Amino acid sequence: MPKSPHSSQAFPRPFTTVDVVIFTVIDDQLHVLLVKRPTGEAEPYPGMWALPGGYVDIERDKDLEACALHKLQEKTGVKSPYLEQLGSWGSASRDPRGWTATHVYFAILPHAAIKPDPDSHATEIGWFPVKGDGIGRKLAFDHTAILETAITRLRSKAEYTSLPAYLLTETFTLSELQHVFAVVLGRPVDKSGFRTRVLSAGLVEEADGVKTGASRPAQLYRLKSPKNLTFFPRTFNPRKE
Amino acid sequence: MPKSPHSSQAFPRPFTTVDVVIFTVIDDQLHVLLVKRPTGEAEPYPGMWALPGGYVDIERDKDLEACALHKLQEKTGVKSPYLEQLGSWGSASRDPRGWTATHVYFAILPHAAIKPDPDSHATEIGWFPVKGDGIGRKLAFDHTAILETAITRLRSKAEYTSLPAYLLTETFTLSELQHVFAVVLGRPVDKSGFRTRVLSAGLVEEADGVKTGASRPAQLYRLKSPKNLTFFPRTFNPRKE
DNA sequence: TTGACATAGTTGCACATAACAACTTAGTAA
DNA sequence: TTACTAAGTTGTTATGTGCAACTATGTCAA
Repeated sequence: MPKSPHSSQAFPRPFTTVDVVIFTVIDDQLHVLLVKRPTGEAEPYPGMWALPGGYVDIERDKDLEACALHKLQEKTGVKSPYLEQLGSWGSASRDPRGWTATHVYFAILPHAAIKPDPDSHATEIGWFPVKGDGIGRKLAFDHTAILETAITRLRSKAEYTSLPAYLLTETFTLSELQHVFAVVLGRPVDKSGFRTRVLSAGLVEEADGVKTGASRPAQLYRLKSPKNLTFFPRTFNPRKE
Repeated sequence: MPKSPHSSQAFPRPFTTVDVVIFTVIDDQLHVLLVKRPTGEAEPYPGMWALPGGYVDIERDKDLEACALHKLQEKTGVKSPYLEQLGSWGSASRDPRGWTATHVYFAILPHAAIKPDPDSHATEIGWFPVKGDGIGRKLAFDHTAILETAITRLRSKAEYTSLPAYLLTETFTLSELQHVFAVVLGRPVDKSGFRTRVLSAGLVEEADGVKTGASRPAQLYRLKSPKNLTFFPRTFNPRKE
């Protein structure tokens, strides 16, 4: 916290920004949203893809999370996704314009919910499939490393929390839930074990109705506590490598 | 990241600070280091206890972690402790002097290693025992909440990583290791289970020598990879509550 | 109407590991 | 030499997961 004898205004401050890593599942694959950097003269990393974000507006944003939510809504139209702080990155070298610190959030949401704000199509946006620990492309600033951290965090939390459930709409079948876990984890998940763990962890409760298709109808479920993550007591790992 | 048409200097920036939550074990109890706020006229929260920290100095600090290390060394004299980013807190209201964002780190270190820098005794410092999820005292700024988050994170990581090992000096006995785990977790830890887990996780390796006392001498061990946390495959929980 | 198909959902066994408790070992000190 | 203390080991039990085979219940085409 601020030291005493300084007049707070006295010395130069870093720039403060917020970036958001936005994940969704499209066509059975994890995707992340990126925006194209402008190509102006004084712009750093012109034309490169970057995480959506920008300066904190101390007039508009009452706190960091509000700022992240604003940026998220701008790009996706979604107002209340799962949003969690990922960390912060700050250094003299990460932006050629000077010392900056960025506060990074990550959000995950169902693809069906996305409707980008038509007013804010100034910048080009794109969804990129996640392969391995990145997207196989160098991003602007230190965003390659930030994205890698986000992917690691997402995968890691999928091992022991209900996180991937936020990739689905309000009601879903257990098979759909199992499927998004498998997509995020990047490996198959055993049906029987998954069901018993999910049910005994109290992660979901039955919803009215079933989902019909070309086979046996499936019971619909919803998250029991949609506001918070639910934790599993143990992880599910394949027995042999 | 910075948006395009703005000249970066154009609009007002938040203050940027770094705070550090420093944990150690003294007398079989977890303690946290706090500093007393100055009592000047224009000072916020005069005389209250707060986490050590201060403004980022963009001349001196090449990045956020360097800034945190500097503040840590100032208060404890320790140069390379276990240091991890906890998160960031930023809002218009957390400091009466204006919009600030703080990047918070947490460090844990052996009590024996602490020798506060004699040059920087300007501010009064104190070690406070952690009881439950705090220290039973209201802190300056939003530091009460930040400390609570740090304690939760520390406890949580003690369930499945080698984190508490950094409370000990380089070599230690398995009983000492078990003891710091029990102190951090706030509950007894089974001896036999602890030993097999620690050894099979490859957390430690034998060091030369034994620790003698009034009973059977104990083998000394050291961390196998002191630079990184080691993860346990599972948690250790008591069977019945 | 019926039988093939597909996916939902269940059951049962094998195996690994953790919790618990009782035990043995190896030193000190009176 | 014996009591004491803490280190370190062993064995038993309970639990839960991985795996695989099985049953249930719908659609759809012949």
